[in-house]
Amino acid sequence: MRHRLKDVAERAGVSVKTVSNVVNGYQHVRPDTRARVEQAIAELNYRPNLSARSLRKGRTGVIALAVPELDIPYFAELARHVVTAAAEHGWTVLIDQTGGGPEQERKAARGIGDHLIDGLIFSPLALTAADLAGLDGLPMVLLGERVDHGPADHVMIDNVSAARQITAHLVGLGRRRIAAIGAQRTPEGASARLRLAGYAAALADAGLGYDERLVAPAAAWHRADGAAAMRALLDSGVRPDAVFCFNDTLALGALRALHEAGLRVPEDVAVAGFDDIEDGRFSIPTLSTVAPDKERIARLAVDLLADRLDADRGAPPRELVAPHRLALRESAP
Amino acid sequence: MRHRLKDVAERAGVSVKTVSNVVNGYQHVRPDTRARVEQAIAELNYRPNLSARSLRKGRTGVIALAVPELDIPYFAELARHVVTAAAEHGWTVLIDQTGGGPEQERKAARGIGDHLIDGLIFSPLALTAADLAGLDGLPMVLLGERVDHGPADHVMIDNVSAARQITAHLVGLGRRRIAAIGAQRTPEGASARLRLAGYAAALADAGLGYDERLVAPAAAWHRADGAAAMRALLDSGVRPDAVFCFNDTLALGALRALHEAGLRVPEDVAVAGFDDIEDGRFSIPTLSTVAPDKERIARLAVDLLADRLDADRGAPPRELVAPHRLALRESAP
DNA sequence: AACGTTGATTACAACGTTGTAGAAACCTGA
DNA sequence: TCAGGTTTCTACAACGTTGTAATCAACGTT
Repeated sequence: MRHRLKDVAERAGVSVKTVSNVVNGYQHVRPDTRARVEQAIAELNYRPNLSARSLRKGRTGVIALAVPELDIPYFAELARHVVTAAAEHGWTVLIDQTGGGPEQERKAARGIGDHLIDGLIFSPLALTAADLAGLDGLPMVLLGERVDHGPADHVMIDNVSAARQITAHLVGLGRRRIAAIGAQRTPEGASARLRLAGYAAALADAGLGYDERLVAPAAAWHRADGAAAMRALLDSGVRPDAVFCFNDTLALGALRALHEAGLRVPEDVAVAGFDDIEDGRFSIPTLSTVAPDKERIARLAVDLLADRLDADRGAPPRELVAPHRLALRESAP
Repeated sequence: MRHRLKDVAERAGVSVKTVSNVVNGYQHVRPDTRARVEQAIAELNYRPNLSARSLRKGRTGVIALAVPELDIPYFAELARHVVTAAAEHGWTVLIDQTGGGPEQERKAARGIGDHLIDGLIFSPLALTAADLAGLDGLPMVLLGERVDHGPADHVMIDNVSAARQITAHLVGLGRRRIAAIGAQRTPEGASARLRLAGYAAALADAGLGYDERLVAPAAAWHRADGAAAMRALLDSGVRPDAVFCFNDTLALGALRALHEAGLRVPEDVAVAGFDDIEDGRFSIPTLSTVAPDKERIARLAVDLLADRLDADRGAPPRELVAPHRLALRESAP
């Protein structure tokens, strides 16, 4: 049996509002009244109805984090940091796995948002700026690169410069035939485009030509896609001496394919990834990668959202860039 | 600006209830009226307020999945299956990462539950049956082993027999000094206890003695813990020729530690895990493991919850066992 | 003794939605 | 034309909570 304020009030012999005042920590309640009410609350195991409270107050104390896929470890790790940062604001975080499809993402940005949650931290894959422009209501912070100069606050890292740096590192190891894995032509592939641009820029910096045949596409960025792309590269006869994979799961797949082909990493082929997921610190060999500051990303996003909620609803959207660094390990030391 | 039924009603020149009827697909609405209302809805970009609807109807169409940690890939993979299975019931799933602490888990089972969601699929780590007994309100399905014969529906796998089978497989490979990694003495370690029991049973079946020194504890079940435990085993001078790790991330850590110690897998030491996460299909070497049928687990849990919600609230709790199989790969072929 | 001040409590309305019950409009067939 | 039935629509109340404003008691001050 669920109890209501009314039940507690009757049991304590006070008005409904007094119980509400006790529940909400209102100052002017006599100690003995407070005690009576608190006892009644305990006896009935009363807990407030969040729907009703939300209807009345317009706030639930719950925010959502919407990500495409939780089994891409980057998002899982990011989720942990968001949960931690949000806890400092007294928020509960619910995570919405969208799957990355446009329809589901639209639903995430709307459906869930309809007053069940106060705000949304959203990492979209398929949604365009136009899609998002239609969603006035819900305070939102965007993560990632998809929607540049969209209508909402935005936290990102400098993908181009990060990709350029890690590619330059491969060049610095003396590699000359550097492949890239993870290119995407679809509009969803904003990160892919930026990372490819950084890769190309680094090659140009080094006076190395851009060879179309060294660039392997990958529809999704899972391990299997990385392994398949690596195999395709090897089969095609181009002989890379290094590979820059656009995320770490691709790179782990590539490591596996190289292993199966009997090639040594890093002696024959150096491998670098992007994301710095935990797997890469234990893989064989361990993985060199770009390490975005996930904790900072999460904190910036949560703080932006807090700002939006507390104060300046109408303020112009802000774009913040979180730092990154290179984490150099065995696969490209 | 957020609009309400009232705004739509005024614009379409009908009553509030008629708009509500259109929104809810009520049959007896004249086509032209319906069209007028739908146009008004579109023009105002109206979307219903879920809090209000929930307050009125007692249902939100949202369920939650509460898990200890998303960056343990097992839970991330499970989450994907739960999201898929729930979609067939028209439910949205929000994921609550509890962190595994008793206070946070209690909050997950209550706080979120307070009418924002219709039901909960809960994988507790720290909560006892007594804790859960106090939570009458929310329909709940439990996953995992922690609370046996608790007050709620329960989906699990047969941990003892699974551990026994995979250990027996190691025995079948001719291994005689089989270590175990992941033992826990705390009350939270229910899975650990069951898997250890299965391990011991398999040793007994084979006439092998149970050697305390071959059993390594691990506080958490992350890669780092597995690597540390493996190093401790090697340092202690016991020379295992096989290791059964109580989950796959432990096993991946162990693989790494063995690699660093210059030992070959499986030639010198065979390694087996538990969970069948995607990493294990791409690690070097690939990982032999127990593969619980995650899809089935998710589906059973969702269906149990659906039953609970639709019909027999008061029915006695049910316990269902999902199947598992062995996935044999390079690390213990 | 009358007064204002402060503290403690309460009645009422409202948040946006939908179920109930009933009114209004529309048909059908005599 | 009208009775009788069916379809379409609406008024009202209620879900559980909290903000507002009002009431009441207790107090110290003139």
